[in-house]
Amino acid sequence: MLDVHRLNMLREVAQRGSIHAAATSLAYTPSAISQQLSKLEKEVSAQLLERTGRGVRLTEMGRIVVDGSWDVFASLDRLEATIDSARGEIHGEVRVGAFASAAIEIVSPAIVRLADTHPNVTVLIEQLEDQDSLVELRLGTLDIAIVQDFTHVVAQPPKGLRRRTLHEDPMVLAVPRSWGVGRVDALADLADRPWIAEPDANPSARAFLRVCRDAGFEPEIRYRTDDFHVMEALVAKGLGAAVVTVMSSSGSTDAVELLPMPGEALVRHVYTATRHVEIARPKVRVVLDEMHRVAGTLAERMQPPAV
Amino acid sequence: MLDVHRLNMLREVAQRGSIHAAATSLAYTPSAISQQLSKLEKEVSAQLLERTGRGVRLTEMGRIVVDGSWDVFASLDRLEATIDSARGEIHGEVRVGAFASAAIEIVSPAIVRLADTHPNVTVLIEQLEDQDSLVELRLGTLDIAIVQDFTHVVAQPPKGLRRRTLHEDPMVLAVPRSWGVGRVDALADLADRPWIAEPDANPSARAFLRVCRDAGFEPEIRYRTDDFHVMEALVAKGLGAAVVTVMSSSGSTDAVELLPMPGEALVRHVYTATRHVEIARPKVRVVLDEMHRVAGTLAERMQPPAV
DNA sequence: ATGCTGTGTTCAGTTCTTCTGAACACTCCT
DNA sequence: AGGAGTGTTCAGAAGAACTGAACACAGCAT
Repeated sequence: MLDVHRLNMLREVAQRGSIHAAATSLAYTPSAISQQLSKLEKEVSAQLLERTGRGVRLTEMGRIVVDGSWDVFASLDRLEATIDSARGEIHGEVRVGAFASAAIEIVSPAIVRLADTHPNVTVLIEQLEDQDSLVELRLGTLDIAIVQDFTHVVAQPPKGLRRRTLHEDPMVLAVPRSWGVGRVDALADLADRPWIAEPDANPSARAFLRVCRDAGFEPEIRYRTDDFHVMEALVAKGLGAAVVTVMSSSGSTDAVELLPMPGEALVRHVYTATRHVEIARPKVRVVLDEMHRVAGTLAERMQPPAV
Repeated sequence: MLDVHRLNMLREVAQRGSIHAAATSLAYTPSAISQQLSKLEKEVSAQLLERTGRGVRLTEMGRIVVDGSWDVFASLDRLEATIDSARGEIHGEVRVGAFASAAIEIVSPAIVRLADTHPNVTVLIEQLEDQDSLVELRLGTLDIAIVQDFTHVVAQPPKGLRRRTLHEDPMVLAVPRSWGVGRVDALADLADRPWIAEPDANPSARAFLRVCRDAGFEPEIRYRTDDFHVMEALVAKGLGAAVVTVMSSSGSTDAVELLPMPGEALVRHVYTATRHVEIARPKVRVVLDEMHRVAGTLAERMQPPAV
């Protein structure tokens, strides 16, 4: 019978692309992984990895084995979920991956409420950007991922995962009141203005660039930060305009004017993702439900600016 | 993540009914099983077995775990099958469980032919009676089981297994020619005669008893043997009549008269059983096909006696 | 009752597997 | 050419699993 532990190692290598990465993720040395995988190759009597310059690549057979092993892990997952829900008492660790603002606005409040309702459930937050947390989710390192997705950025539907919308977050223009813009009919009206944006790797920055290009200009991005509070402060100082979400804009200063986005609405979809079976696991379900409840109150508190 | 090896131990205990039996089957000491299972109980944080006099019994939770673990083993099986068929070359061990006469008449000839066509496939025969070999099949100790089933003995359909008919073997009366019976219109005509039968545990013996009772008498069984050749010799000596299959009757002596069964036909269904996925595994498929080919020639060679 | 045979458990000690750490080989990039 | 990044190999250390003997207990015989 194939060794499941070794299959897991292979899967990690396949997902993360290198033995080193798999090793650090599993808290082993690369040496251990390498040795176990060559044992797996003996079990299968076929080569699974081949060296390719700096790094390794799955062979045809390697891919077959990894593809087939998802089922194995899924059924193990299912079994654990069954056991969990049969045991009745709800306790244990739930690992949640979230991007920065979701961790603050959604996960933290949920944890506070859970401390009362389910004191035996502990939540571990891991701050990760979107696609990363989906990988972790699939590998079982996370139980829940909070992911964002912009209307203009196509995201492949997560295979083998279940998603549930947390929040639809319209994006708005944050303009220094000192500019005295008043209203914006077309984004191109601000083409010559300086902008403040997130780092390019960030999905919201990519979505921003996209709308600007659709509007026919390349924004001059003068400052970059991934902290929304900093961004807001920069706008308040009149250093540039920014596209922000309603959720992230504190609205604490008058120096910033929030205006609706002209043209096609740009919306940030925030949703939770879990492996298929995980919703059957009480401790996961409890955390998930609590986060969705928090998201519900968020939607009420935050209204987009009137037109 | 649950340890699959330990799950397998639990499954063995569940199927075989005792830790001792599981241990011998897995080639461990009971001590090893006991220790591993208590670790599994810690993993699950619930009791899985409870002592009951001499022996153990699954708890409610134990049953849940075992039930859920079938899926895990099935997906592992499927993975192995995929790997096997991807590797191309057909080789390895195939473990076949068969009852005595099937081992002789079907498995052995198949092995002979396979030695030519697929020299790298080795077949291991294990002689087992019906229900036993189905258990082994489910547990993965066997790859193929040859099982018999009599029209009068209800066998529950094997869950999770795939069956394929090898041979329909009509049963006939073997009567000493010295009795000068000629023909038998009703089984009850032989009610006062002595009988030779297999041991009671044997399914064919149970089927035999059944037809006699249906015919309105309790047969006086004077000799018991599970060797058909011995049985035939006893009949030849005039010591009793017997109900035998066409396949097992050698027809080598004139002292035995073979007569069709009066009344409702009694047929021995012989079929192969495999786990669902196993047919996808080339080495298993090859052996299976060869046995069915042999069974086909058997049917031609052996004709039931004319009426 | 009393031993006997069958169960399963516990504990200490051995055995085997797996992991680490250092040395090496190699590729890519500067 | 050197440096930083890969993955591999080997010896030895750490850890997990298994054995064997002693024990506990139930059922069944005498």
